[in-house]
Amino acid sequence: MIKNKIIELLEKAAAEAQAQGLLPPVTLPEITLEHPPNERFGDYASSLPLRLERAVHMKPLDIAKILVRLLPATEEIEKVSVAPPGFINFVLKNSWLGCQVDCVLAEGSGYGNQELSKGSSVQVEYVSVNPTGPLHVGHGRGAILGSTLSKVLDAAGYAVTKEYYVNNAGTQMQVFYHSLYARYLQALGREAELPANGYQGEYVKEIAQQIIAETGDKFLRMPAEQAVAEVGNIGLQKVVAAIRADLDLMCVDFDVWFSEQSLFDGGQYQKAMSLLAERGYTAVKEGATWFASTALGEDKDNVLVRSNGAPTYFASDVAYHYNKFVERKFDRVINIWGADHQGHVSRMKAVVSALGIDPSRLQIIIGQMVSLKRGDVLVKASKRKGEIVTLRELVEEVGPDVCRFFFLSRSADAQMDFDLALAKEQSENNPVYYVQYAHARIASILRLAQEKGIDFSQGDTCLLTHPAELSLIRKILLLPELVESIALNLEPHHLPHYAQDLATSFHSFYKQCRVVSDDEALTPARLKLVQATKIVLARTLDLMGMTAPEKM
RNA sequence: GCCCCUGUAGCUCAGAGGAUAGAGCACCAGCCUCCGGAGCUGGUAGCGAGGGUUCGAGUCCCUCCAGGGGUACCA
Repeated sequence: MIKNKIIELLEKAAAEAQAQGLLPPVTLPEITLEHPPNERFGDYASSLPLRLERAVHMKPLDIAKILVRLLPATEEIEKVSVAPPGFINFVLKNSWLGCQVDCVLAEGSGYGNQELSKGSSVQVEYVSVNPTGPLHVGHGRGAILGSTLSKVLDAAGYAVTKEYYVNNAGTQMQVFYHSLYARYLQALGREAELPANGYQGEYVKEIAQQIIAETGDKFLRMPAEQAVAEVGNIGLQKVVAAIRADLDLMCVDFDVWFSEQSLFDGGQYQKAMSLLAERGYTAVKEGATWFASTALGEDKDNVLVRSNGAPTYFASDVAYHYNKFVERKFDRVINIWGADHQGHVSRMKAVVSALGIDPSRLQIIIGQMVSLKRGDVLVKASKRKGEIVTLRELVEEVGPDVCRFFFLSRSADAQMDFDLALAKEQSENNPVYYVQYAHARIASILRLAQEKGIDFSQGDTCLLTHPAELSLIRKILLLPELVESIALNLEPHHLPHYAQDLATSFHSFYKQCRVVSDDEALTPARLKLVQATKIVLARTLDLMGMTAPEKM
């Protein structure tokens, strides 16, 4: 990336200035580049002189002048200038910008890829909703976040494993199994009551009906305990399959569906607990086993194994993270959780530390609440009360592209209102269509060129000097930087904003610059730019998990 | 009470400690002899309040106000 090259040039200039005694030998800060707020300042700006001011006791403008003098001329940079109060501004050469179009065409659909990781592995765990019922709208947010982040990390060069943790072993599952069995009995005309806090949703009745349709009433003729387990197991399979199908609708997929139960069956739960105990982080109080997290600065200890001998879900999570870091040796683990798990963050990090793992290898993203509205009416989603606005319902109403774009547009930290009525109403007049329209328009231009038999492979991109052309190229050059920044900061919400910017630049270029014209030199050059834009737009949409339509 | 997140334009949201705070929607005024008008060009309007750190704060720290979430031997 040109950005990194400029940073290197600055680093060398600063080192050289120190070697020549023009700057005192202080430790240099990390050099960063910004995009200036106004294009008249150029393409990149460094505030290094301002940052050095205090350490070297010199005027920023003087520091800037010294550094600029030591910067060599390069093929990319047109001009380097000093601006008050102490910025160094870089302007890129038009000819270099033009030939970047050829670079994009050469890279094709791989454009934007980075090699940040040196082969390190990262696991992204997301959704991981208890398989006790269908996904609701709020789950969609985590799903889209995880799915998109995985794509970007992959593009940034990490070996990514996308994972869904199937909580199939806990208390909630038992409640679900008993709820399902009760519905099964009721459907067969038997007296039965839902357990306290049972799952009341209609879907439980539907699953019971399906089981009856498929296997008849055979579970009536076995002991209740066995019947609950067997009916429950069938229900579990069905719910997981339904969750999978719902996620599929939104193009959210996984490499691994990890079973919580396997942690117990495979002995990893025991290993993790033993390790914690060996390291002195467990304590027995009041008949229960606790994680002594106060020793690690937590507010309080947490129960691992209840006094009745049953492990808490927290204990499962300890084993799961032991599995992630120790057994599978992921270099980095990213968990995407809902706001209701916020309290779980610090103790999970404490556990990782207690297991002897650097807690910075565990990153947890909390997706804040999604409130549902229909018009002005707030919909309170509660799976157990059966009031669900399902994710499927939403996707079928507005489509996966609108859904993904909408969820992605807000940062994970911000709560969001999802107005179902508005989402549908806006689906014909919203940024999603604006961006996709740009792609379809490009496809249309390229079809026209093809119909006319124009071969633009030899187009001379040096001819691209119109401000609208250069502005579009500058936008195109931002994608690699975006991939890098999202991979480092885990903030994929910049993607939709970038997509809109890029589309705007393209539409503006299209208005100002006739592409297919009588000009036999300019036409192929512009067709190259159009083709490059198509590649970048399609890649951006692809990273967001959206379609890039040839026609609309 | 304690912990986490959030307060930016009428609305929905962006905003690498940097230069004159940006988009979309809405509203107003323009633009179709021409590659897709689902488009383009312009206009209106804003950092919850108060301190502090800094050469420089929407961004960091403190206090307050407002909204949401968490604070179980639930997950």
